[in-house]
Amino acid sequence: MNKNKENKPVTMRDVAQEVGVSVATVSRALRNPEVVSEALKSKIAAAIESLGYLPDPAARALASTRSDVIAVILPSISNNVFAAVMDGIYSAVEGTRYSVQLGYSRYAPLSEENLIRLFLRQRPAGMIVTGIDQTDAAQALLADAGCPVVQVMETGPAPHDLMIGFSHYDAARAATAHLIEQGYRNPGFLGARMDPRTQRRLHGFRDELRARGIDEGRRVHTTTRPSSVTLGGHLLAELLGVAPETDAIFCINDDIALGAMFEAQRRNLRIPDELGICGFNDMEMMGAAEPPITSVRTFRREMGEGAVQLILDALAGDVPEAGKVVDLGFQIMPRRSTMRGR
Amino acid sequence: MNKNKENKPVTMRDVAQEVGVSVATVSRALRNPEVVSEALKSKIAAAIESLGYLPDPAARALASTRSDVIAVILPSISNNVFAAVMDGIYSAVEGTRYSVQLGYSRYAPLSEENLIRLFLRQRPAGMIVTGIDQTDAAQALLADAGCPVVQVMETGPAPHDLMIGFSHYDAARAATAHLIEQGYRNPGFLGARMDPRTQRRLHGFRDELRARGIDEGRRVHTTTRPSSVTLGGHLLAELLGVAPETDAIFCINDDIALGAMFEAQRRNLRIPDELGICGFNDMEMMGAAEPPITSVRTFRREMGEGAVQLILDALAGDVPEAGKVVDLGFQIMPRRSTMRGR
DNA sequence: TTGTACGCGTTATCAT
DNA sequence: ATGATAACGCGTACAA
Repeated sequence: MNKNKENKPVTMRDVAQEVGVSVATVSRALRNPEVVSEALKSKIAAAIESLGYLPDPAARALASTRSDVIAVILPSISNNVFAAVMDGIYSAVEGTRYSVQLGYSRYAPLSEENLIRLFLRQRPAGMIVTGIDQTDAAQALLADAGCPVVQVMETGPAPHDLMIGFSHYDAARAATAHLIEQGYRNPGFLGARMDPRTQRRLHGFRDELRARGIDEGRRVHTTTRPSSVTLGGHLLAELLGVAPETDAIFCINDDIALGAMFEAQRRNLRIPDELGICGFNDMEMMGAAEPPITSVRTFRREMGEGAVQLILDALAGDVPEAGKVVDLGFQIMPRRSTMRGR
Repeated sequence: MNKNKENKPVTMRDVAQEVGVSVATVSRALRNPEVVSEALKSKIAAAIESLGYLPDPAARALASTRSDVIAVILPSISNNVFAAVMDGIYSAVEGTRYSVQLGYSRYAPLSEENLIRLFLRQRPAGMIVTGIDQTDAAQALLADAGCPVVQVMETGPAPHDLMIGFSHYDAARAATAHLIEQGYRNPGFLGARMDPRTQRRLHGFRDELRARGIDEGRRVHTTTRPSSVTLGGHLLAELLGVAPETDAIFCINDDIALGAMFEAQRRNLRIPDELGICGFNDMEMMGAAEPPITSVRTFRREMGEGAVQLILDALAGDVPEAGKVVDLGFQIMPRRSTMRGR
C-alpha cells in the first residue's frame, strides 16, 4: 500500500506527479473539493490511496496558521470523572479531521494558565477547558484565542465563549433535599480535594439545610486531600467521632461514598436506616453495590461529546454564536442506601 | 509579559531583533546551548522571557523532520488501568520538551494500525503502544518507525524495540496458586472483554490448575462484553448456576471482583469461608472494601513513567540499546477475601 | 562563536 | 478549473 520503500514519506508533490497535476490542485482537492473537477478529484483520490499519502500536519499548520488540533485541558486524568469526559471528546472527534491535544493541570490554575499559553501557540482549531476558575491571565488568553473555546463541567454566569455542563450548586441542593425528604434530620457532608467546583457543592448543601431550617452542626467534614475510597472510610469515621448524631451523608463523589459505605458496614451501621448515603456522579458501580448507593447522575461523556460538537458547529457556522451555554442538568438516582423505612 | 498587542504571535525573529542577533543564534541557544556564548545566551533568555516567546511546534517539526511528540496508543481511556498508565506517562513527560499525542484503539488491532500510521506521519520522537498483539502491518510500520518504540503493559518474547510490563500469564498463575494454597479446592475464573492479554491470564489460571492436578470443571466463565462492576455480579451468579461447587474465584480485574463480592453479599455467601475472591490490578478500592479484597498488584503508573524514560534514554544515548525489556513484575496482595479459616 | 541562506510540506494569492 | 510561486517559522549546512 505504502510504496515508500526508501523511507522517504510520501508528500503531496509525489501525488501531484503521479496524477500529472500541480500540488496546488492536490491541496485544493483536499481542502476545497468543490472547486476541483470530478475527474481530477477521483484520479487524485486514487493516487493518494495507492501511494499511501498522508498529509503532514506540521506543514499544514505552518502554512495555514491554523492546526487541526482541539486542545483540551483537564485537571486530572486518573480521576474517573474526567476519563469519561475524555472518552466523549475522543469519540466525537473520531472521523473528523481533528485530533486532540490533552493537557493536565493537576487542579492548579497556574499550571492551567501555562498550558493554555502553550497550546495556543499551536493555533488550535478549538479549545476545551475545565470549569470557570481560570486565572485572570488565562481569561485574557482565552479572550483572544482566535478559536472557539468551550468550558466544560459547569455552567456559570460569564462564559468566555461556549459552555457545557451543569450547576454543581443546584445538584448538591437537590441531593441534600432528597436526603431530607427521605426523613433524615441530621445530614452531614463529606468532602475531599475541595477545589472550587467542590466548594460550590458544599455551598449548595449548606444553603439547602439553611432553607429548611436545619442546623449543620459539626457535620461538615472536609479535607483538601485527593479523594479515594480509603479516604471515604476515614472521613466517615472522623465525622462520626465529632458528630455521632449524623444520620445521613452527602458525599462529594462516589469514591468517598463507597468508602463511607464500607466503613459503615465495618461498624455494623444499618444502611439506610441508621445511616443514609448519597454519592455524586453516579459512576457505574453505584447501582451494583450492595446496598445500591444513591447518587447524582451527571452526564460526563455527553459533556465531552457536546463540547466537541459545539466547536465543530462554531467552526462550520459562519455565525460564531458566542456566549452559548448548554446546561446538561443532572439527575438524582434514588437507591436503597437512602430509602429509609419511615 | 506577552507584548504581542496586535495578536501576532511572537516569533524567533522578534527575539533575534530584540537582542540584535540572527535567528540562527536564537535557534541554537534553544537547541544547542553549548555552542553559544554565555553572554548571548542570557540576553536571549531575557528577551524570550520579556517578549513571551514560545516556539512554534509546527515550524520546528517541519524544519527538523522530527517533532517533539511522543505518540501513545492505548486501547481505552475510561478503563482505570490505562488511566493510570497515562498518568505515569504525563508526569514523566512534564518538564521535558516533549508533549504527548494520545490515540485510542478501542481494543481493535486495525484501529491501532491506522493510528500508528497516522501518528508516524508526525515523525514523533518516540512511540508507546500497548501490548504485543499488533497486526503484521502495524509491526512493519513500527519496524521502521525511525524512533524509539516502547511496548507497555506486557513482557513477551519478541520486542519490537523497547518493552516494559509484566507477564500476565505468570501473574495469573501466582494468583491461582495463592487461592489453592489458601485451601480452596474448586477455584473458578470470571473473565470479561477477553482480549489477548486477558486470554493469557486465563491461560495462566488453567495451567496452574493443571499443574496441581485440579480439574477446572465448568468453572471458567467468560464473556466478551467489557467489564464492569455490574457485570461482575452477573458473572458470579451465572457461574454459581452452572458450577455451585465453586469455592473461590479469580477475577480478570478488580471491577469484576468488586461486583462479584457484592453479589456474594446479596446471596449471604460468607467471604472468605464459603467463597474466596481475588481481583487483578489492585486498584485503590480493593484494600478499602469490606472485606478487603485480595488482588494482584500491578505497576501501571510505573509502566507509563518507565516507558517515557526508556524513550528519553534512547534519545539521549547514542547507543539505541534496542531489544531492552523491563519486567516490572507484580505482587500478590493477600487480603481477607481469601484468608480462609482452615 | 555567529551569520547567511536554503529547505521542510503545505496553503493561499494571483495569474491564466 | 488549474498552475506558479511566495509565504509560514524554524533548523542547519556552510561560510565567515
